[in-house]
Formats: sequence, structure tokens, C-alpha cells
Amino acid sequence: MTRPMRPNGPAAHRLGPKHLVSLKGLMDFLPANSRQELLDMAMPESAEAGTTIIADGATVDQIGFLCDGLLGLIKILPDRRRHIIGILAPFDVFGRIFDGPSPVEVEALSDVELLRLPRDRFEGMLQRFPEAERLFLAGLLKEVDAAREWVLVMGKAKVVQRLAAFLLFLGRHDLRGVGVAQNRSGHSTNVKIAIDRQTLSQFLGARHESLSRAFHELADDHIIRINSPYDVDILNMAALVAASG
Amino acid sequence: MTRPMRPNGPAAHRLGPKHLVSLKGLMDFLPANSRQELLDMAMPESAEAGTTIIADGATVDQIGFLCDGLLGLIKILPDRRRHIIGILAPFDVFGRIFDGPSPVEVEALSDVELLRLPRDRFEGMLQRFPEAERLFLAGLLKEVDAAREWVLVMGKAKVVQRLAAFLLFLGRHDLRGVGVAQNRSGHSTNVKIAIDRQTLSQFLGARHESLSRAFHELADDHIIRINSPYDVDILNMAALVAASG
DNA sequence: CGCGGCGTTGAACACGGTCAATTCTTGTGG
DNA sequence: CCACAAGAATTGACCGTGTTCAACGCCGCG
Repeated sequence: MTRPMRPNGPAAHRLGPKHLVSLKGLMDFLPANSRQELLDMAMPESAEAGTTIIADGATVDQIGFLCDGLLGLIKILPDRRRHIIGILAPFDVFGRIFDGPSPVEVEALSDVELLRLPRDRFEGMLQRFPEAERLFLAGLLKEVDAAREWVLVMGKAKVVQRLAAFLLFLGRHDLRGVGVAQNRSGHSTNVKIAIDRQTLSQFLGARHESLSRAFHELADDHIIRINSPYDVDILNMAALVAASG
Repeated sequence: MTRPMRPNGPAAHRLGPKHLVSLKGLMDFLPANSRQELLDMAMPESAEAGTTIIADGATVDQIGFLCDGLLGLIKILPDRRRHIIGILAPFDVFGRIFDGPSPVEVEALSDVELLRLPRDRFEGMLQRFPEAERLFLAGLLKEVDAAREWVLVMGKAKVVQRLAAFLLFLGRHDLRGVGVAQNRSGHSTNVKIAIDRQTLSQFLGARHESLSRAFHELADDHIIRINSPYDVDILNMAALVAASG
């Protein structure tokens, strides 16, 4: 939605390694000629943080694969206020399949890389290869579970618990542009947070002041080290798990 | 899981009207002979409140249709504590399709009526009739949305807001055995709550004492009238919406 | 230099969790 | 039918936590 589409060329030239990884699971279930068809219909796209990928209520004729970065699912309330209700990490899939307009807005929380596939051609391909469709369905079920997981997290009493759960989420999904973490020296782990405190606080259901205190509470306990508001080291993974409840 | 299966007979004799309603949408996409096949494989079942329908981590070879009552999705935490993370209303579908063991426990929150279908035969039927499968997928997407909706609700700061949102949920889904509400005289609306405060409180992420206070706070503001802990009138729908945030 | 965002910190207060006591309901046995 | 017991809902008091309001420091930018 931000940058012009690059012209179609041989897939190998248009798609980077991250793009290919996001399609790999699917391709394993396709015969060689269909794999090529899949690669040819894939349209790579980059967007910078803050970009709206799918507007609220828009009807989309594309299926998206998130290859790098973080996407936020934003619910627009009747009174215009916005609230984050979910986060997508590589290599999640987004966009309505077999269905109507999107009930949520999809927005880039960090710089992102994604692939878009024409919905009708993609659906047709799924119907021709039941194995691929099963895989796709499994992804959908994973989404349901992820959403329910957040219900659990949001039900937690204290802000520190929710924050700890969030940091662990970042750790689990090796988030490149957003927050990953290599086990550097020893067992400390670096996490980069691509969204500002204000935005994060509304996602975690707390004021940004409370969130700030929660960050520093973890820091005081030597569970994390705050290098900058957007850059944190996890010093004690076990303690962080404990802190998440 | 509670009562012995009734012997298979002609479907029309085994299935009540509620059962048929829950299958109706599906049958519209099936030819006559397949409709009969669907009806024949459906096993009706009753369970009373508190019954475990699907145990945590169990692998199930059946797909369930909820025909009447309320089911709760319960996450068992490592430390044995239980937390409700979702509620199913008629005519939701439950059970893992195309996938492994259930990550949540399904439990009857009220007396329920349901139908179970053998998973393999049901999946086979879906694959033969893509139209039916699309419908089924749409249901799955609805589940994702519902789960995300609860993220929004749980994110609310105050207990009153969550309670108001819950009462509105009951109002929206015409829940027969659980809580419906006819516009009786004027614009007052009756809601029957099938679960005790204790259970409801863990679903809303609060103690039952806080929940009690929230109920009576709404009553003091003349937004609801409490006839009994399980029977409430909504007096001022607009105010209830406002109270939900 | 001054302004505006953003993060942090402080203080006062409201809300909800906790513990405890009381009432209401329900079901059981006399 | 009443007495009693057990469980649920309610109410009150106390206190920890988070929100709210306010001030301050830290940048980046005009």
C-alpha cells in the first residue's frame, strides 16, 4: 500500500529468502508446476512502521503472508478510539479467506516485509490440493489459539505479569525487524521493541505510566536491562517466566 | 460423556428441532442423499452443567455442534488453576478439525444439548462439497473474531465494564437455556445467567466479591434490576452500552 | 532557543483483592 | 413443617496496586 509494486519477473529474482521461507510449508504439498504458479502470483511488498495495510471494514481480494516485522490488529471503536487486540509475527497469514470485509484494521507496528497473493487464485489452488488446504486450516486454528492465549494474558491481575508475558512472546517468535534476540554472551537475550510505550500500553490494557513502572520493576530485580525504551536485554529468562505468572 | 448414547434410529426420531437448526445451514449446501447421511451420523447427547465434554489435551475423533446451553473453554494452567478463556453459544461448533489434541478443556456451563459427528466422515463430506466447507471455514473465522473480541473486553480496566460487556454478550446471542431476553413490557429485557458467580468471576478475571459489587453498582444506577443472582433485567440498554466503555 | 513528544517520577486517590462476618437459599433429616 | 447445615451471595474493613494528575528531564526539530 505504500510503495509501487515491482514488475513481475522470474520469481527467484523478485523474492528474497524470507519470502521463500514463508511459502515453504505450503510448497511442500504442491507438485512442481504448481509451486511455480504460487511463486509467480506472489507479490512482495515493503511497508514502514505505522502504515495501514488493510483499512477497517475494507474488502480485500488478497491474502497476505507476513515475512518480516510485526503487524498489529487494531479494532476501531464506535467512538473513534483505537485498540490493539492482537499481534501477528512472521510467518503468520492475514486477510479474510472465504469471507467478507475485515472487521479489524491491520497496521505495521514495525517496518515489515510481506507477500500478497490474489485471493481467488489462491483459494482455487487450495481447493485443488487438499493437503495444502489442511495446512492452511491448521494455521487458522493456530490463530484461534493465539487469540485465546491473549485472553489469558489479559486476564492476569498485574501489569508486570502482562509485560513479562509480552516480552516472552517477543522472545518466542524470533522477530527479526522487531525484537529478536540472540543468545549473545552467556544467556542474556536482546529484544528490540518496535512500538512506542503509548501504543504498547493500550495493547496491554494499562496506562503508559504503569507500564514504565513495570519495566523498571523488572529492571530493579535484574530480570531485564533497559538499554533504551526500545531495546531491552533479558537477563534471567527463568525469572521472567516466573514473573509472568 | 455423561449419558449413554441412544440407539441409532431414523434421524427424524432421534433429533429434536434444536438439533436440526444447528445443522440447517450446512444442509443447504448438500444434495438430498448427503443430507440424510449427515443426519444419520449425528449423535445427539445431553449433559448437565459442570460436565466435562472434552478433557484437556484429549485427542477427539468427533466434531461437536452446540444446540442449546453454554459451553466454556477452560485453560488448565501448569499450577492446576483453571481459567475460562471463551464461551460458546448455540450454534457454535467445537472440536479440532484437521488437527491434533485440544489445547483447552470444554465444559458445560449450563445443561446443554449437543450433536457429535464422527470426525473422519465429517471431514470427508466437507471435502466432497466445497460450498459446505466454505461455510464451515466462515464459522472458524467467526471464532477467531469472537476470541479477539474477548481480548478487547478483558483489556478493560474496571470490573463493571467487563460485566456490562458480558451482559451485552448474553443479550446479543439469543441464548436459550442460558440467558435470553425478550423485550417484555416497554424496553426492559430479561437475561438469565446459567452459571454461578464463582464461575463467572473467573471468566471475567475478578473475584466473586468484586463481581457482586459490580452487579449492585449497575443496579444502584437503575441500569439493571437483579431479580435473583441468576435472573437480571436490563432496564437501560443505552446506559449499559455506555457502562461497558 | 523554545517548543512538543515521549518517557520517567512523584503524590493522592480510587479500585479491586483479601480476609472476615452476615444474610439468603437450598436441601436434608428429624 | 421446622430445625439445621452447607453453600452461595452479599456486605464491611483493610490494604496493595494501578490510575490519575502533575511535574520534570530528555531529545529532536523548527
